[in-house]
Amino acid sequence: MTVAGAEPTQDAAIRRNSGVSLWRQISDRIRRLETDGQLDPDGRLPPEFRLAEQFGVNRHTVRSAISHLVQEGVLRTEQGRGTFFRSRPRLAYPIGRRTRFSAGLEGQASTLQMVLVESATIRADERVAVGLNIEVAATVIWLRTIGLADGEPVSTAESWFPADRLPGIADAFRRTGSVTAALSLLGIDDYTRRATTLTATHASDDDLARLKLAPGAIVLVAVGVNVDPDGRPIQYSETRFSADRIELTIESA
Amino acid sequence: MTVAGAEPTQDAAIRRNSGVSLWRQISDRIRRLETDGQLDPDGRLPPEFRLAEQFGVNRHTVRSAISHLVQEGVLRTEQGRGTFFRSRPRLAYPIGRRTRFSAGLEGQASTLQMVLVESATIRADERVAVGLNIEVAATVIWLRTIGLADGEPVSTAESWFPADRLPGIADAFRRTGSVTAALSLLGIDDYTRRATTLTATHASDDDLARLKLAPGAIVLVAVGVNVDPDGRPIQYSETRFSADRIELTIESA
DNA sequence: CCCACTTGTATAGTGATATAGACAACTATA
DNA sequence: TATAGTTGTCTATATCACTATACAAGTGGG
Repeated sequence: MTVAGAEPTQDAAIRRNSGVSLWRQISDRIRRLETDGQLDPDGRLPPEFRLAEQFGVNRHTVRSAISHLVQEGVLRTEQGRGTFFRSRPRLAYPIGRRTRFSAGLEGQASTLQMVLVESATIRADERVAVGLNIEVAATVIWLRTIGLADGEPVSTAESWFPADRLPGIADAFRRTGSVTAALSLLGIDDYTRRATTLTATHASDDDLARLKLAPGAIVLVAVGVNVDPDGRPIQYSETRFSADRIELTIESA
Repeated sequence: MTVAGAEPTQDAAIRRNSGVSLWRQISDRIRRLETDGQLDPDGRLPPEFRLAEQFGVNRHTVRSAISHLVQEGVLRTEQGRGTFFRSRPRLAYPIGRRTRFSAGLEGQASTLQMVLVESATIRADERVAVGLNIEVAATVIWLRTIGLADGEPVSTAESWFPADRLPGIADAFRRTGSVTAALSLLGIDDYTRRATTLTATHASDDDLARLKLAPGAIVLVAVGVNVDPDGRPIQYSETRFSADRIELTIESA
């Protein structure tokens, strides 16, 4: 018999036929174990049969929950040894006057890569026009890129470049895989970041797909303008980082 | 192509194979319509076929979501007319010096009822001992009751009575269906509420079952002590109200 | 090497979830 | 009294979610 009072938010039990599948409920509970710190120092999960009896379900149901978390990159299994949390220390992405993807993350991952997913020539909406200091509806080149560290997506960005000044930016990027190199090809050897605004939000469906995130994940959104040495805007961009994998560091120099 | 910026928290689309069944996602969305105020003044839902195409699912799936909400008492369907939100104005439960279930709700529901679910003779823990001003581990009589208005559960309470003074309280309650009447049987013709503390919390699993609530519902928790005319505590109680169905009014007289 | 412990795979059965189409039953209104 | 618009019921099919049982395969330690 329970005679407890206003009890502390006790973990709700697994609920059957609630419209939420058991594997999903268990998966959510396991994911929370990591942050709750009720874990061995080696990040090892209890064996499947034990989790199964703990949650009162079949071992296969636990396996289903685990395999989804493996898919998401939260867990890693080793046959014969156990299941472990992937300890993925966040990459530190410096934001400052010289914000560059590869240079910023250098040394923190063995391979860094920027891929162009999509590009188009479009007309500037007001936001972009203000950022680039051009007329609304002026022609701009739009790129969508994804940044990969060790082959895993960590950021996705949209960039807008003034078309009159940098008509070949998409091709140059495609050839070089880098904004810095592409701009260099087009005669701009240096550029600096003028302003950056940071926000955080829940991942959109697009984010989930592009960054391979789990529903409910958080993304950091950095909106900024790069300018050439003369101070003329050459790139307006919105970059969305997986908050699980990246932390932003502000260089206040 | 989307060129929108940091978009306002857009309603996530219905997600398939997410571990959350479609009917559950739709059911949650419909439930939110009421509070979001995007509803006809008559509280009528769009027809099923329209909801189905809106959510991109089969009509039967919408029907499943709706039937769950009907089960919960959120919706009401009328064949040939439509589906409507049940407007259930909250009952006003007065809390003050003379807090009594039936008298307090009189006139707000056609039938009022208090049923004893469970009782036991146990030892007072510290909380109860302090409330009743007795020794820790002294014998007390514990009752769990449920309050029904129009046959629907609106509150569930645990009460503790000092066993030495009121040994027959459980039987008396069982016979009369009222604390007031039970106490009267045992020679206590009047009592008053000395103190009440109010909190709110998410419904526990017990609450969900006993009050027939939907997961995530809120309960109001009132903890109080009743004393006899001489000021001696005779009842310590914790009452949990469904916040959907009850509002508490404080009499400050 | 053997043994205990772990994850991985296979097979089979049951109930919940979702789709599809057709038609019945009821309501309001022209 | 038709008719359009609505909810209710029925049948059929497919897939997902969960259980049950058994055994294979890898790991680590006595």
